[in-house]
Formats: sequence, structure tokens, C-alpha cells
Amino acid sequence: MPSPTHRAQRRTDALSRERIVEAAVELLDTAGESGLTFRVLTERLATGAGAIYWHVANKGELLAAATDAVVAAALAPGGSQASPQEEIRAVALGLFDAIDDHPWLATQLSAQFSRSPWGAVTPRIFERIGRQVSALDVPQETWFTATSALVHYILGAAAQNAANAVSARELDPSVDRAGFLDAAATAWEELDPDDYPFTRAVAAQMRVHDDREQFLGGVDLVLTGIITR
Amino acid sequence: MPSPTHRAQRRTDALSRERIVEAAVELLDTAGESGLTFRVLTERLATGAGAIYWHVANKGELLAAATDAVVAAALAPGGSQASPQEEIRAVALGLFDAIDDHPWLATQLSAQFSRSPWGAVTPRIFERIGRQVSALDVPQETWFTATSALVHYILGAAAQNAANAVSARELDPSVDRAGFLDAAATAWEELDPDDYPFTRAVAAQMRVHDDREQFLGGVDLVLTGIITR
DNA sequence: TCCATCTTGGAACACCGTTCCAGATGTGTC
DNA sequence: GACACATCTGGAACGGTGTTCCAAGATGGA
Repeated sequence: MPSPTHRAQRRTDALSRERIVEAAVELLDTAGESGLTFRVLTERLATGAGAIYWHVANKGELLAAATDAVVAAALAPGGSQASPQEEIRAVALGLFDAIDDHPWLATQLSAQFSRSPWGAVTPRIFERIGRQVSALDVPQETWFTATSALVHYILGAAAQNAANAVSARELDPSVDRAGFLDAAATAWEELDPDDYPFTRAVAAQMRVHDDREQFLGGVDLVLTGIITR
Repeated sequence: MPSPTHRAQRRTDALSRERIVEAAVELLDTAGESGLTFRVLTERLATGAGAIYWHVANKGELLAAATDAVVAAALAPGGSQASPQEEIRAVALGLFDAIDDHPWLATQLSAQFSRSPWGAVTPRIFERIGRQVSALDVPQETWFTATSALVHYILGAAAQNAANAVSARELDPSVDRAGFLDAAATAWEELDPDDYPFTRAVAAQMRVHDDREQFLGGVDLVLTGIITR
């Protein structure tokens, strides 16, 4: 690990934690979660494994740093002056889109919520959402539960959508989103009527639904619940 | 893979997909996610890798089968005759407890929701919850969104709780749940007041909260939202 | 009995994250 | 300018993983 002093580097091609994380994000974006290996990382950075390990403790820390960087960027703007509800929707959509752009985020966010509350990522999200919840007109005793529920839903739903998008692409890259939904809906309609009456009943809704819209619908559902109680 | 015909086996120590999955679940429960390797699996089953691969395509399929087995067991009973709300709460709690007993389920459920809707696990949960949603007195157009939101919240929240429990145990097995919460709450209270006012404000609630209660509180929040709209 | 088929065990392979260390590179001191 | 020193680098090597391959054992019907 670089010490606080002497961290200045003259060479422009010098390795740094930032350059490594940047390359890691790039690799994750283009080659997926399994595409990030120290082998290809050393190749792309034209260095050796030992050099990377000097700046980063292990692969877990590298993934955490990559996650943190992307989430921080996604949560960055947010200077608008809207109602708490709209603000929450905006934060949620920001995360949704970030996960959509970087599908590996889904797994990472789930995994790192665990190391909470020490990791840097989750507290940021929790705080951001919670501040808006407290601006809502609800009793303070409900803040913790309400915020937790919102964050759980947002992370869960965004992750699921991203995962679906990824697997759809992997299964057959030539098929677009509509074709994928159509195939899935048809599969649902062909389920056993005795075992899966409900799933069959909503297959049509599933065929025409829009991911973002449905995601926001879920956020509104939770928000309604929070305000109503 | 065993062919439909000739699958009868006389030897009592014969290998079978079921025996393999059973051993896998045991291994996952006792040694965690990283404890399931083909090496120790072959040892415990007193066989070779090739034999296992004849019954199971790869590790992913083995994990999926293990997940399916445990979830099916957790969702099995449910013959009670209660209100849709109570039924949903019961299913949610069943999954919550299953994840608590088998922490590796959290990761797996998230990962396998992806292969949805072809996997066997998710449709089961979706159908089970959805049936109760349709028994609620809400318009049919909302069924799909409502059920999706519920499932997303349940899976997300249960997974997070399990992950927290695991990491708490890993960090220091001697510290009990209360001690863990206390330490976490204290850490929250020591955050920068300017950056984390909300998190500091709810630290006390976090200290005394009960996982199951809060989980159910979230379910009720979503249910309220569904009914209110 | 014989043979086609199903099933097994284990050696071998490619690849992974990680460790180790010899040496290059830069920095401060006389 | 030269020396000592801490920082930083590249690559070989290690133990472990999931997976493949295949020769041999077991099984059941003709």
C-alpha cells in the first residue's frame, strides 16, 4: 500500500490505485463479472501481479473500490430542489440506471451491504434515501423501518432487473428486449394451469411491461405504504 | 446425465442426484459458500469427480438444485386457511427463516432470480405470493406490479439480513447479536454530523431493532401500499 | 455367456487468486 | 555526484479450483 508520504509519481505511466480501479471497471463492464481477473488486468495495465497487489490488498477490495467509484458517480448530481418523493424516485432511478449500465453492480451491492455499516457504499445510499424519508411527514419512530424497506426494495428490484437483462443478452444477443419478454411470457402461458394459475394470469402484463415504469411503480407502492401508516 | 430408462440402481451405496444435492446442502450449511468444492464433495461421497459430473452438469446446476431443494422445503407446508395478508406474511417469514438457517441461500436466490423465469425456484415463490395478492381486493391490472414489488422486497430484505448475520458471526463469533448491533449503532453515532445526519439520527433505533419484526414491518408497508392505491 | 449400455473413479488440464522476491526507480543526505 | 534507503515494479511459482477425459467396473437383456 502506498504510504501517505512519497506518493508523488513523476512517470506518467505510473501505476496508481485509481488507474487500477478504472481498468477494473472497464473490464467488468465489457467482460462481465468473470472477465475481471488479475491475469488480464496485468496484461491491460502492462505490469505484473505484484505491482497491482502493492496498491490493492486483494480482489475483494478491488471490487469494493470499483463499486464505490461507480455508485459515487451515480449518486453525485442530485442538486435539484424537488419534493422528497420525487427526490427518492430520482435516487432510485439513478441506481437503477447505474446497475443497468454496470450489471455487475447488482451482485456487488448485495454482497457489500453485508459488510455494512463499515463499507462506504451502503451508508451513502441509506443516508441519501433516509434524509428524504425524514422530510416526509411521518413520525420519527418509523424512519428506520421505512428507509430500510425502501433501500431493500430498490436494491433488490434493480438487481433483479439487471440480472434479467444480462441473462437475456447472454442467452441470445440477437433477440431484443421485446422479443425476450415475449418469449418469457409465452413460456409462462404454457405452464401447468393447476400449478401456476396466477403466473399464467399475469403473463400478458409481463409481456408488455416496462422495466423502469414497473420499478418506479414499486417505489411508489412502498412510498404510499410509508405515508399511509 | 441418467437416461430415463435404466435408471434403476440395485446397490444401496449408489450415487444419485439426490444424494449429491443432499451432501451439497450439508456442506454449504456447515462450511459456507466457499466450503462446497468438488474435492471435498468427492471425498465425502467416496467417489470421483467424473461420477458427480455424470449426474450434475456443473457447479452452477448443483447450486441451483440445492437452492431449489431448500426453498421447496421452506415453502412446503402452508396449508393454513388465513387471510391473504397473513398468508403472505407467513410465506415471507418462511423464506426469511430459511435464509437465516441456510445463509448461502441469500446469494443463490439473488443469482438465480436472474435465470428467471426458467429456473424452478423463482416461479414458485412468485406464484405463491401472487395467488394471495390476487385474493386481495385490488384491480387485476395491479397484480403483476404488486407481486413483483413484494417478491423483490422479501428477497432483498431477507438476503441483506442473512448477510449481516453471517458477517457478524465471521467478524467475531464470540459477540452475540445484541453486541453486534450495539457496535454498529455506536459506529453510526460516530459518523460525521455534516455528512450523515440521518444515519446518526436513527442509530438508536438500529441498536434496539429486531430483525424479524422489522422485516415484517417492511412487508406490511408494501401491503399497505398495495391496498391503498 | 456375451455384449451393449450405464456408471464410476481418478489422472490430467487450464486457469484462478495470491505470495514471494530480485531488482528497477526515485528521494533525501552528505 | 555518490551513496543509502524506501518505494514501487514485473514475473515466476504455489496451492487450489472447476472441468474434461477415458479406461475400467457394474448391470441387465438376449
